[in-house]
Amino acid sequence: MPPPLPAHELVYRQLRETILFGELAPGQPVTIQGLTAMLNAGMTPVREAIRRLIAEGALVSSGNRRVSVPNLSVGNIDEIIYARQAIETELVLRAAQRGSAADVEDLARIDMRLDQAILNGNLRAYLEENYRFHKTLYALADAPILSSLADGLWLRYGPSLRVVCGRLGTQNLPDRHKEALEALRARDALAAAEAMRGDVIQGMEQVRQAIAESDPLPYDSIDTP
Amino acid sequence: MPPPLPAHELVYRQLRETILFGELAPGQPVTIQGLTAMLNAGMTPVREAIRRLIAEGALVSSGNRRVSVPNLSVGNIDEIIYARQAIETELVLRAAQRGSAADVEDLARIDMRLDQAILNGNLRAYLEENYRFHKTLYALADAPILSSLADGLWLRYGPSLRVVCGRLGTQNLPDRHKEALEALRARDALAAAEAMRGDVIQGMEQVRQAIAESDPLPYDSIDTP
DNA sequence: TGCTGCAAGATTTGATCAACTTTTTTCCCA
DNA sequence: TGGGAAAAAAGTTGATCAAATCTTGCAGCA
Repeated sequence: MPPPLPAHELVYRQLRETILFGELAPGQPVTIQGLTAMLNAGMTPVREAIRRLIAEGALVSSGNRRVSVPNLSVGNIDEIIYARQAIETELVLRAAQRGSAADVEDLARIDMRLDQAILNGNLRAYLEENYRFHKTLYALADAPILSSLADGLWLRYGPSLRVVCGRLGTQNLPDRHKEALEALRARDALAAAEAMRGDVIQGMEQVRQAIAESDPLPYDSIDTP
Repeated sequence: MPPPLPAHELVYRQLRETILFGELAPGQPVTIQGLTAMLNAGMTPVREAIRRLIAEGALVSSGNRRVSVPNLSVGNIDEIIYARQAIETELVLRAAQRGSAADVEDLARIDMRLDQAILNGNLRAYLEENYRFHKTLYALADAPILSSLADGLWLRYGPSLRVVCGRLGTQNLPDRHKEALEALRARDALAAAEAMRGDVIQGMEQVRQAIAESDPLPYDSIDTP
């Protein structure tokens, strides 16, 4: 039997997924007692999971002792666009140099499931497969620190991404995965990196626009570091 | 009276500083019970602080339930060089566009204290003022997410930096702060950004070299994300 | 008489602690 | 050297304390 994971780890993973795929809306409060009931766990593991997610920027602590899902401002999105664009292109560059043909076909399979989710209008599946596509690609880069940075950013904009997709519908979310896959097959690292830069910017620009429209001055955006 | 900080926050800050300024060497184990005794705090606050620092990459959990200060590999350093160079130049660019003349003089004062620490051969003061210089500069950028990324990276290489400085002596650690300050005074954002890019790369290159010499294949480098 | 605002109490939630359980490591003895 | 017991450390629980929010009721005023 594989070693059983500690409760705090399980709680963390569940809560993380819940946030990542937008099960919790931006601005929504997160309480310890609420989670102990929802996941029927003790409060110590729940506390630790929440602290961990606060440290990763997935949750914010609102001064008094309230914790909630952050409402990103347009400025926050601009920061994320810059950081993703810088980090993820580097990850793709490395992945392209190291990944095997079999790895690329794994990616292609994930992208097929992604297209299927779009056709079915299955938002949750779309978000999951899109995340898996990027995550798998970055795992090939063999760069744990850069990968964890990219992962942390995903956690920050996940809830907003869900809101945007929910509004626009999965049909209207173009990506440049096919282009990246072609470049990977041709072992053209630079082209793959540029395709993903485009993918990242294109996707985030939609989030940016949706936030700019909906809420010019969000009430609890992140401000103090 | 200012609102008293919760114990877990105090423990976190103390432990963070301890790691940041290399009071704990890379590879050194960190135990809950050890910290409860050292900081005479309860174990719940200590546990939370440790989890938080693990989430930030300042500590690593070694599968079983050991926690220690990470031993960075040369590859890890390369990742950090790339990320710092990308993120911190952007922060300086923004800081240069927003900072006032008074802000620049604050920075100059910190840099003077830094020079003083070098002359005195005071390693701890050197590390603190160097950190304060960068941190103050980035605070001017008004970019909470990018700042937190830069801060998190600092936490990762802090222990290694201490080792390098201890080996080389503070005298032999050139920086390009003066050049950056001149550019800031001239309100030349691009020049300031390039000066700091040089500063970052120069500093990290020394860390990289020291690690390459001392330990070609460190035993507990970070590998799984 | 009815409505507004404030304040005290009730309730919910977070923070901490100490005891208990489980897991891992150490070390002793065959 | 290897197995197992003892010790140490991590993980978990539930209780207790403290703080913040919500509710309720009363007084004052129109």
